[in-house]
Amino acid sequence: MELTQHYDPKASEEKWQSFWEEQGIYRFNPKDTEKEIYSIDTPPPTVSGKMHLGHAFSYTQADIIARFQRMLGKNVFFPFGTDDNGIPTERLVEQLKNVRANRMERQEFIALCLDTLDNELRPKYLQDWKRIGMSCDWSIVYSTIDEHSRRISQRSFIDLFNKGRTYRKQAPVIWDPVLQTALSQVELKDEEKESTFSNIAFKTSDGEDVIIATTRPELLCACVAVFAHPDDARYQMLIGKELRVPVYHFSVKVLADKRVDPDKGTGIVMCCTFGDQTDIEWYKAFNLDLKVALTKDGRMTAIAGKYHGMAVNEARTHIIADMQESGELIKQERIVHTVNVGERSGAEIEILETKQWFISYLDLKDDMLKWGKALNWYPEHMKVRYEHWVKGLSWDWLISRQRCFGVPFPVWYCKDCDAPILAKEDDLPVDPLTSKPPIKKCEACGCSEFIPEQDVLDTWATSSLTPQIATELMKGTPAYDKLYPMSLRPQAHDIITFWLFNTVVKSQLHHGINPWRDVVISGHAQDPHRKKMSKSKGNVVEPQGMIAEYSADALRFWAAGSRLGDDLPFQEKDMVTGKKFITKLWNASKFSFMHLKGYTPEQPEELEAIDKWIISKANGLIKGCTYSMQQYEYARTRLDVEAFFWHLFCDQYLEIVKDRLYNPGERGENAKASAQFALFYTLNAILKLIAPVMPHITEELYQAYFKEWELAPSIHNAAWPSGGPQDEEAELLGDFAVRVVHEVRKAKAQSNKSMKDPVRSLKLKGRFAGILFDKIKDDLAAATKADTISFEEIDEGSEQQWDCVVEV
RNA sequence: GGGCCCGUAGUCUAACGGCUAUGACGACACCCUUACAAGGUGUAGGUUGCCAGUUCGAAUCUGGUCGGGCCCACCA
Repeated sequence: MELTQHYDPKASEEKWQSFWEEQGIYRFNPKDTEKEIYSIDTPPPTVSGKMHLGHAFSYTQADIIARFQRMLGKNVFFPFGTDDNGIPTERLVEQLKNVRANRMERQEFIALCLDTLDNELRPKYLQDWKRIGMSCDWSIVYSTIDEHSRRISQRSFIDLFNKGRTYRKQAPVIWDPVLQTALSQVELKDEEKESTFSNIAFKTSDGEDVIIATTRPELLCACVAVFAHPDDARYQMLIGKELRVPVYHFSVKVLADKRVDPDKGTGIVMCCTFGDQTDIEWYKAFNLDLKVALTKDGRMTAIAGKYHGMAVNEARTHIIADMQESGELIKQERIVHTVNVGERSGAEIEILETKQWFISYLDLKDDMLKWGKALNWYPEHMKVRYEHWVKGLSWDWLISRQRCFGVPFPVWYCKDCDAPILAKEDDLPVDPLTSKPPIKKCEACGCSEFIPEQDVLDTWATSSLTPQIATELMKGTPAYDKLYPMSLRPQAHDIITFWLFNTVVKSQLHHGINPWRDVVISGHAQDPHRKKMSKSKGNVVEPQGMIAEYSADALRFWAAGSRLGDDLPFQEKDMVTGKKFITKLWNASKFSFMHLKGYTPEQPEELEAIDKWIISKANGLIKGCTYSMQQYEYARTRLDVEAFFWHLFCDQYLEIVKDRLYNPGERGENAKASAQFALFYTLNAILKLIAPVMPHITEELYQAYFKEWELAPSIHNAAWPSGGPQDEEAELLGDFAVRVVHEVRKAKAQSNKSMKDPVRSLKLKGRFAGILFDKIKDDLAAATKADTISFEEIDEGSEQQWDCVVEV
């Protein structure tokens, strides 16, 4: 088939995307138990409306691997999921629909979230992923809020409960007063905020002032102790004594602890339950009292006296004014400090003691390290991040959230004795708010009234189960038993410490094995100046626009340019590089197909030396690319194919062989047939090697010509090239020819001549026999337009390797 | 403050401790060559962030330092 003058990427890409889906090119075959299965657990992206460039970068890399494994003949299990439960989705729906979850009926809000996801967000979102050419099996999709995921998530909770790994306890936790829920550390972010350091006077029993600096004077009512460093000479005499708290005039003890930094503030600090995380540590270590200063929505409680009911900031302003008046405020200083805020609400977090569910796992650190070692990390060094995280773990995993859009806890409590009653596995998924517990009477106390759990599970409690969620979609099929553990987890390096880690922990706790065999960690897409892309900086690039302008293949070509785990700055000019590569592929194929018209691919008895040369080079390329792809080094493959195709194949080989293809009358039919074979073999290999990176253009070219001989319905189901032996003699002769052509081109360029101008004479020397030179002589003459060519063999003893004298 | 990674022509990038440090974009000159001017050929452009050290030999190994990224800790 002849190719048109120009390639239209937009039309072509959309055409093949529909083709792939209609023909089921990427279908996993659950009935096939013969072929090796390759299963991929991509972390489902959070539904946020649009795919961003970081997604395009990281998921393209995963897709390249999937396509390579498929071409190796494996049965590739590559489902697609979306992470759409929990706080992020609640916030998104609140914004889109201009509603507030806590001002609506709970069931009504849940219904609104589900409806918005199903009918607006998810379908549009999935479209973006299809548009970059993800080769997922789009008939195997899941959402972390669908019934299937809810069942698995609740089953996980019940299993961990039965294994004694979950517990419910009243404990100080990180609290978001705006969202009114407990949060975990990973849901926080740092923010620089202006604040005031207030130096306030506590009094000793002798009436002396002890000045303590604080940014949170409104918490004075919850002060339970004062701490000083045991070695701090200034305060040593105070240790063990009592101090009177300003405003409230109750007394607290001065205690010694090394956590105090003598250089900060006045070097002596008040402990309130709770102002910050250190307060929790002191509370636990010194068995201090609990004084609750704040309500769940961030207002002062009754112990705050005249400030009762005020919001934190309001109370702070008032108490500072009051202390100023009473003389208890000594000094004020404006400072800028970093505070933790909720990542979704932006609210400054508080610490409140509330009843929450936890998973206990701190006793498993040694095992966690073993589990991490058992994974194959690509690149290897990413394992270190996992290990450091494990070694630094100091809190159990808080899994309850006081929100409504999430997977419900499958739990009720006995009204009398508070004993938890769990749902039966067969009944899952359940919502305790709308269904009844599986028993009539509490086994412990006989009570027959039950209170449903209102909380929902942390979103990570569900997203850490994606290997189970994905593979169990295949339950009941012959392939099911071979899917777990999965072959590969591809993801970026920022989520090693929670998503990857949590998933390993869950798989180990449930099944005693790791969830995957290999872990491939990609880097981040950065802005042109290597800075992080963020909405607030205004440096975000939208992949949709790039695809529209330069094509998905061009974007993928860019994404394949980073070494494993490395960050890659995005520059629009790199889109041009990909686009040009596509054009070059199109044109070289156009040329090749033209000369392959009517050709039946079969190896001629004797190949021309130059043809042997390009085939040998192609075999070297295939060998190298196969190795690098097996090591997940797709960038290496991209680079090698790019260089081979453009320089060796187009600039050298095609130019040299042109004459034989155009003029079989003069050069002989055999010489043409030899070139045709090499052309067929090499271009076919090039297209296949780059197909994982650029699936659309390669499909277009495959369908236009190679399909007739390869038979596979798509290049993406065709066999990865197996290559063949390399030919030392052919490489020697071909490399020599290329060097000579280069010298001739240089001579012509320097005398401002056209490349088609004739060369008067060409005097060559080389370290091989003249009989070998004869094998490339005609091709050299044609490529250089040389009238006469002479060749002389260089003696063994000479230093000289080769020589070329050109007369233009 | 801690951990891991990265730093190579104006920009992006390659390089088992060993040839004159690779290729692309951009620049310049030439060439409309029956696939491609979105092309070809050639030229210029480098103290491989900086400072030490190991080595016959360092972009590559070691230590330090500066800059960037991610994660963590601290944030009275």
